[in-house]
Amino acid sequence: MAGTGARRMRADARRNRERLLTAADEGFREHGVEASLERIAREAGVSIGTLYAHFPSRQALAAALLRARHDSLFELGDSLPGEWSAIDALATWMRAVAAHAAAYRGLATFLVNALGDEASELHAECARMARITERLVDNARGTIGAKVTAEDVLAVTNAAAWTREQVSSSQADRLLDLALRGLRAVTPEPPL
Amino acid sequence: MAGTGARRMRADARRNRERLLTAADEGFREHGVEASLERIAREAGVSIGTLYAHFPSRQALAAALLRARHDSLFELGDSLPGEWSAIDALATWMRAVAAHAAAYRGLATFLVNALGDEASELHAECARMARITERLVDNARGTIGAKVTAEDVLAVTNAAAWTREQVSSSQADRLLDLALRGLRAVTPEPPL
DNA sequence: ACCTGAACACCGTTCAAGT
DNA sequence: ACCTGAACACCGTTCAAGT
Repeated sequence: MAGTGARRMRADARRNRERLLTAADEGFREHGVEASLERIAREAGVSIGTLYAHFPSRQALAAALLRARHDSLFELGDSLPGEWSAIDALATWMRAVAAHAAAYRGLATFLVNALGDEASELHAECARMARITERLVDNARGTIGAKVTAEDVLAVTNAAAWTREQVSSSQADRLLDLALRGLRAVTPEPPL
Repeated sequence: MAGTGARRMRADARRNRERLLTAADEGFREHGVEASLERIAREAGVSIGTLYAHFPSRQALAAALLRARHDSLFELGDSLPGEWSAIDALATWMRAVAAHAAAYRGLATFLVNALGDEASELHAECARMARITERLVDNARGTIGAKVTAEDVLAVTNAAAWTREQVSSSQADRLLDLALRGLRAVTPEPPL
């Protein structure tokens, strides 16, 4: 695996990498995921060439920045099927993903693009999110409408993340609650 | 009103304005609402200074480009309360807005920002969309959940527009259908 | 009344040259 | 093994000077 950590690096390289990540987190938080890379390098006290040496693309930088967050998200997603009811597990997952994908402004769009781009350093993470969603949706079959797909659930979740970025987290929560009510199965089954 | 049309303009100015709008529509369609303005001017065969003379900001350019679309959208919105049931009127409105706000990539985000920015040349249009939404939501009171606000409906609609841009129009339609099911009142009223 | 294009302050990205 | 910074090709925006 590439860039899994700071092992076997020269001490100065290791320090530069750390500084870049700190500056990038600040930059992304302040200006969104499209923040200027030159400014991030400047803020880290490092040349722009060094930034590119460590992170060959904006996706790679974002992936490194999100690694810890992704790890705990996946841990949650894998643990959910055991706990609560299937519908509560799904709801918890959707809320967690929506909160995660709004960590930086523009991140929801960034992640959706990564899911559709196999070359992106974030593609594997996005695919994993999709797989976990599929499992939780399958588990909730019968409780949720028969015509609801995992893609529907992922789309709603990403849309909620976008709402969180653009409007507010409380509005995003309301959107998710609304969607969850729509997800539940009713009889007779209405057309979707 | 500023920039209401092509009246009382010198013939060359009028022609340049038209060329700029054509090039901008192409540029926005191809590269989204953040397309390069210099490229648009170049494509229109006009200097970048001329673009700024006609359209002092990207918002102004977008507003001019969307004027016809907005006019017919508002016409629809004002005519809806007379026709169909209140809930169908609301659903029709939501679908129309979601389709409109996805005319160019990035437009949903652009419009949400304009709603929150009184200085934007698109602010009045966005506020008008919000007012029409409020009226239709009020009309549908009793059919939709008592705790559902016009802001909820607008948020869902914008989120669907974003989904349309980012994923597909069919996925956006499914999101809207899901949300509409969630909007409908049920007894006993569940907490939102 | 309108247009031009240089000017300024920024970008992303690459790559030879250094240590 | 890693870093630097110049180089290139772009941007958005303004404004003096032209017609």
